Amino acid sequence: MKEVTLKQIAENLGISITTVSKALKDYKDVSKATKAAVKAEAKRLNFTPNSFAVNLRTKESKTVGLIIPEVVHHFFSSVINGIIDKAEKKGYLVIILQSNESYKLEKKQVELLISKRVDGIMISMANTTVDVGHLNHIRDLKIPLVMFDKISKLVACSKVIINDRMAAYEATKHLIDSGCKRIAHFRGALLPQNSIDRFLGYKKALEDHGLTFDPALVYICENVDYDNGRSAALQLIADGHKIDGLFAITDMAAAGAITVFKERNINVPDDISVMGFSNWFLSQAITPALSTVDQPGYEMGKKSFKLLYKEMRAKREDRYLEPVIRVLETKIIKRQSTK
Amino acid sequence: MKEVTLKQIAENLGISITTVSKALKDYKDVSKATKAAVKAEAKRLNFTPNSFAVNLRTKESKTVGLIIPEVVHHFFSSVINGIIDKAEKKGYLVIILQSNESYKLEKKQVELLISKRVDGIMISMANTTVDVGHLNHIRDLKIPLVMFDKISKLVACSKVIINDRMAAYEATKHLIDSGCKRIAHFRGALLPQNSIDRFLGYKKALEDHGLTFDPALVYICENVDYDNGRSAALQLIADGHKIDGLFAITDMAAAGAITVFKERNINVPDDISVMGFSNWFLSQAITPALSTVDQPGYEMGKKSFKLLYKEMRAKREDRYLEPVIRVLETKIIKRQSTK
DNA sequence: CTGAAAGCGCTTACAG
DNA sequence: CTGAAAGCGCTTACAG
Repeated sequence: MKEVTLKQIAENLGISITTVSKALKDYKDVSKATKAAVKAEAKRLNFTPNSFAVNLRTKESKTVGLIIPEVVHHFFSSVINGIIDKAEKKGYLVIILQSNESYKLEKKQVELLISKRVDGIMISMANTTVDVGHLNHIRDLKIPLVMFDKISKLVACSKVIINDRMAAYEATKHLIDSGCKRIAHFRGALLPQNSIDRFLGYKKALEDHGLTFDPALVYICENVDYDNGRSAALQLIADGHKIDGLFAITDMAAAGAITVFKERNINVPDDISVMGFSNWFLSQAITPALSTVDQPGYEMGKKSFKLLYKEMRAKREDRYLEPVIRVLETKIIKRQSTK
Repeated sequence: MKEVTLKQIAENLGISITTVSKALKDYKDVSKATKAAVKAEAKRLNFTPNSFAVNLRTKESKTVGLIIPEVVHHFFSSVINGIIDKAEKKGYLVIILQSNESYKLEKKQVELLISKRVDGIMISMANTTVDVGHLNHIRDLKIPLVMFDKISKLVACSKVIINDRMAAYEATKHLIDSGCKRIAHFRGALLPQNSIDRFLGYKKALEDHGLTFDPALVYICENVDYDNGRSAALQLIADGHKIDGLFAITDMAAAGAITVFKERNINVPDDISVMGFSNWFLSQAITPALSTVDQPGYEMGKKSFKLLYKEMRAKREDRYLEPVIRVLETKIIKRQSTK
């Protein structure tokens, strides 16, 4: 089966390729009759323009690249969802790459997307990324770029984030308001900004409400997952700390802790209130249902693509666009794990 | 900043574009000296071939399309993970589209991918897809196609699946082996093949082990989610059925049921044993931890891309490849919700 | 070993 | 209103 081309249609109708091309794109300087004939023939032959040729001519591929640390992750898959929904509506396709939290891989993927000449790039940084030269390279090439969630202040581009510090502050305050006096924190690794910010929010909330911050009550959950939450909870108990509240950096870590508490006959929330972070579907399915902070992944994806779209349009029209930073709202979801 | 092209390099070195192109691709009929000079200059200028032009010439984009019903879904995001990992290793990028379980959208997306001229397409069908004309259209155009998980027998292409019927049979048998005599089933909608297959496996297991199949014990969970599981469990209780085992079509539905049982002081597994399906991370985080069937999503993704890759290579070499069907192993994961 | 030329399939400025 | 021509940036069969 031969591919149908403009040439094919032109020959069939005995007119020029130019006219066919113009007719299909509804140029005003083509007669109604010709347009009708061309369109009919195109339809008959089931013609679709060769996108490779179109790309080459227009220097656009209507394709954007997305780099995220992990695909199998409730928050990030929600972001993906928001991005591809929005992108499709605007006629864009999305290429997804996964850095697996590796700086090296992320850097390679950026170069790959550049060489593929995508129209724009969206990225959430790997935890291990410290140098941002590869991201500034994108900017140097004038390729539209938007960062979300895991961002760097050292890259001058538009960003979509939540206020981790404030959200963590509110989460901790929720525990304090419900009567907790001695609140532990399961934090993430030392490097990632959101791990730092959530920790700082926790600390600030204690201080603002007359509770003493005790570094001994802060445990590190390297991978912020269920097993980390379990281990940290076991350690907390082994260390003999008496607490009445726990703020965990993720719902998974909180779920791990709750399981341990139940095994040890520690009642949640009567003995210890537990707060998670993210509002994964997991949080409503465990017992007691987990109070948490809702992190709007889908919204973040949509917003990110929207900003990227604006930048791509500005580039096409040769306008300069000042980078903006959008901070999305989070909110406390009260369930049964807190009083 | 001007784009660097072959022409640029050729002019700088005072040789022809042809030679530059050949030198960069290590053609043997170019002198060592020339090659070295060209490569040095290309590196100096940070040259990357314009992929649009390369696509147009080679008629390949090194890009494949993936259509799935849902992105925010543990199983499917695992599949995505497997696919993009494998694809990247082979030098392919993956465009991801989400049909949202809509036949109309799925059809549109297929056409979109065709018009984008991706090198191959991978798809897991929407539940509402009954007509497969759009999929056969892909085959007609000789575009490599692989289906996985949600497949149709009416499309002659390679497929990667699990044996849903057998897996459900084993899950039900696990309940029977542990002493259950009266086992309910929360099934999915009536249409999707895997919903049918899991139901049939359940039924067969009962019959093979001398238990009578009672249609009254089968409840439908339209969206196979947590809330459906809750509702079905409430209905089951309201209907006054005395059961000692439950096999739910998904972990989420099982989790919903378990929550209801706990609320009603029905002990799991002492009063009712519960079996899920999929082995989402959720299943280890709830209490009691859920026994389930492990469904190898990552593996399925990897395998699917592998088959697609073979087909793409065969197409390039103008060979015909007989479609194959790979059935991946599932296994029972015993946790605390069964005896 | 090197290069002129054709061509992939489009788009668009320009002439008539 | 129509079309010849140039060109996007590459690849490759062919000639020398």
